[in-house]
Amino acid sequence: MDIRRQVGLNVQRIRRSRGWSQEELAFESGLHRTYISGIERGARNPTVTVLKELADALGVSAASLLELEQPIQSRS
Amino acid sequence: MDIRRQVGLNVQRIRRSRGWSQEELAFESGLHRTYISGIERGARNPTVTVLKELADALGVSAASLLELEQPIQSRS
DNA sequence: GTGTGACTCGGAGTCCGTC
DNA sequence: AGACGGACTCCGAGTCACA
Repeated sequence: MDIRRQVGLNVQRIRRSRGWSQEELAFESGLHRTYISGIERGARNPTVTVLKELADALGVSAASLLELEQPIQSRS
Repeated sequence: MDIRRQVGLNVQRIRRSRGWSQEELAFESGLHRTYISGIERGARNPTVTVLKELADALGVSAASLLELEQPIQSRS
């Protein structure tokens, strides 16, 4: 699993659990809407400071955005 | 606490627990010696892919490099 | 509401060195 | 062994128009 993809999945999952659109997360984090889109798709390679800004906006720790919490991986 | 400083402290702590020099970690991770130095000092702003490379070399999860865990090693 | 290509520009990342 | 600086290349940060 590419780490960028993992970050994207985590951001998207937590954002949706907040009931936010990408535009709302962009506003809360101070980042650009299309940049959020790129991160969620795993197309961008964010720095740790960007990770922190996203984590703060989402109300989670920066570390949690890197965690691989898909416990069920019966197949590749 | 600046997130870059936090990453630096974590990398340095885990590297030393392995008994490695910065040059050894640089070799193991495939990154440059001076870049490792900059990261440990909190002067650099690494990307998530770099974080993953460091984590793999150190044998820990990428998330653990972002965590704010000072386990209070009371100098056994 | 989101995906995508393309753009500028500053910083990520490397390599040389000195202390 | 490690901090730190200068100079370099190239990619990430940040943005836009458009689909």
